[in-house]
Amino acid sequence: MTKTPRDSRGPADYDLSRFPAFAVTVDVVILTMVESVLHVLLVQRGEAPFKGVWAIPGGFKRPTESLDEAAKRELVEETGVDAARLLAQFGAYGDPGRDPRMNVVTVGYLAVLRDVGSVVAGSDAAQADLVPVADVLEERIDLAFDHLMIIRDAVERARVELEVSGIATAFLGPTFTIAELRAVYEAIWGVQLDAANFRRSILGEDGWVIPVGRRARPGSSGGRPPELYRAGRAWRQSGPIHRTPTEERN
Amino acid sequence: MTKTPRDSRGPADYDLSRFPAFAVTVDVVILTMVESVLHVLLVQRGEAPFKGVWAIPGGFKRPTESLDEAAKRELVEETGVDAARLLAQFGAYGDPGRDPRMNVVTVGYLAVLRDVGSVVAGSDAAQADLVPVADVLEERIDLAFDHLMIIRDAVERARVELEVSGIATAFLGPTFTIAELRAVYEAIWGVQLDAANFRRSILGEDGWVIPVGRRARPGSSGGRPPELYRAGRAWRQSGPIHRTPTEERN
DNA sequence: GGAGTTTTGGTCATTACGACCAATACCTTA
DNA sequence: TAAGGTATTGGTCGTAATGACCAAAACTCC
Repeated sequence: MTKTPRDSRGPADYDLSRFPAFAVTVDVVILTMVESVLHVLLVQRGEAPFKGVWAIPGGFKRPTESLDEAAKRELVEETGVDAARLLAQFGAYGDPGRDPRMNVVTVGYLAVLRDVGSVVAGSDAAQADLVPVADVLEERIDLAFDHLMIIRDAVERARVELEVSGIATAFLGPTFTIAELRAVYEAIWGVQLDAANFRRSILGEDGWVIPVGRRARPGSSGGRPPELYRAGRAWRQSGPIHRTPTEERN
Repeated sequence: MTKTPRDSRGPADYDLSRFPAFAVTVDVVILTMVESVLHVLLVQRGEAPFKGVWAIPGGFKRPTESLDEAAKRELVEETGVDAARLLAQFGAYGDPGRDPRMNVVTVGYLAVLRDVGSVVAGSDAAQADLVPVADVLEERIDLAFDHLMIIRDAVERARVELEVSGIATAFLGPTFTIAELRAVYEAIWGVQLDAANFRRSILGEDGWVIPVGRRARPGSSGGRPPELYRAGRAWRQSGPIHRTPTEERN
């Protein structure tokens, strides 16, 4: 906290009115994969300021809940999905002018979901949509407040998290193919990975993926039907694939 | 932001009193190196609650400043050192009961200083001291509020930052020896690194350290006087030394 | 001058990894 | 049913990275 003996303000006076009051909100950047392209969930604001402008979902923190609980609640309210496992805080934002109405400090959370499409469709009142993050990062879409910066930080956090934790499988269903897993890495890092080498890295050490015995149906373009796997227990330690400064694609 | 169309509360009503008010503080975890041991700067609280208990320095954010500016200001007020370059936000904390007086959300910042010793000595009013982080992490020292958790997160952040950024040279002076640089890695990661291999990794690619032409005086235990170096330009990209899961020491 | 300590340089085996090629297995179309 | 296409799967190989270990160099202290 909070108050040190050297602070210039008065001594033991705990009158809240003597200290600046802030509204604290929680904003959730929801990332998901649609056809091997990284998407972010945006909602269209229904009121001023920034009425009609796209924004990331969020809401006020309640005094009786923690920040994590607030983020989890907002996620459920927005998508109906209870994905508490994949919810990481990545930053706080409190620039003086970021909200024209009042002093607001917001805490950004990153959530990774699979197949959020149907959930979004069921979302009634809000105009919600999944848009490619590339459209956001390259500023083809206007965002409210400082949400562009927030999404930038969230995506960067996702890139790092992909390397050090098991965030990759969170984008996928309970069973998946090696190619689907590789598509996650390629989409988030913006690189092209060799299919054979990627496979070797994943299967080389065991604990990452476990063959489930079945085969998936090949895509519409034919090809050999791939083996199906499920996530192993090693994902929460550290990721199996690491970025290299070379072979950049994007 | 803040407010989405699906939020359950009322529509365009921007009366601040309708939303829960929080105090927002900034707490700074100041890490430094004392004789190859990682230390954290703590202050002894002069008022209730937690009067006389050790805590990390911090203070209230002002509505006219950003979070980064608040952290920088607190750092200057506490240590007199203007080390704005090495100041990274690592987390926000807002559990309901974390401050018994009122609703406080705090944002944690990590600051890395070199040779903060004299600065601390000059700090008058506050009882300030540098304590080994090991004493804190192993709970040999009681801390106020949730500051133990905050320091835990800060140290973990420092460990990661050491790998991906040039945080290492921030612990050292303008010129340093390879052994001093290695000591930083060994202290923060709690590992033992081979001196020869470390040297090769640092000097192998250029851009990390630049020989300054002079030699340092050997330590009290004698030995060959080491070459002096200064930090190169490559440190802000990514770190030269990476952790390996093996050879753990601590 | 010798012992001790630290830096600095060298060798070597192992591993990791990217580039590339080829075989396999299935679908689609003719 | 046969041929072509596509994606998966397996293999080889050269290079880079790295850890273990040894030894020489340089200086201080006794």
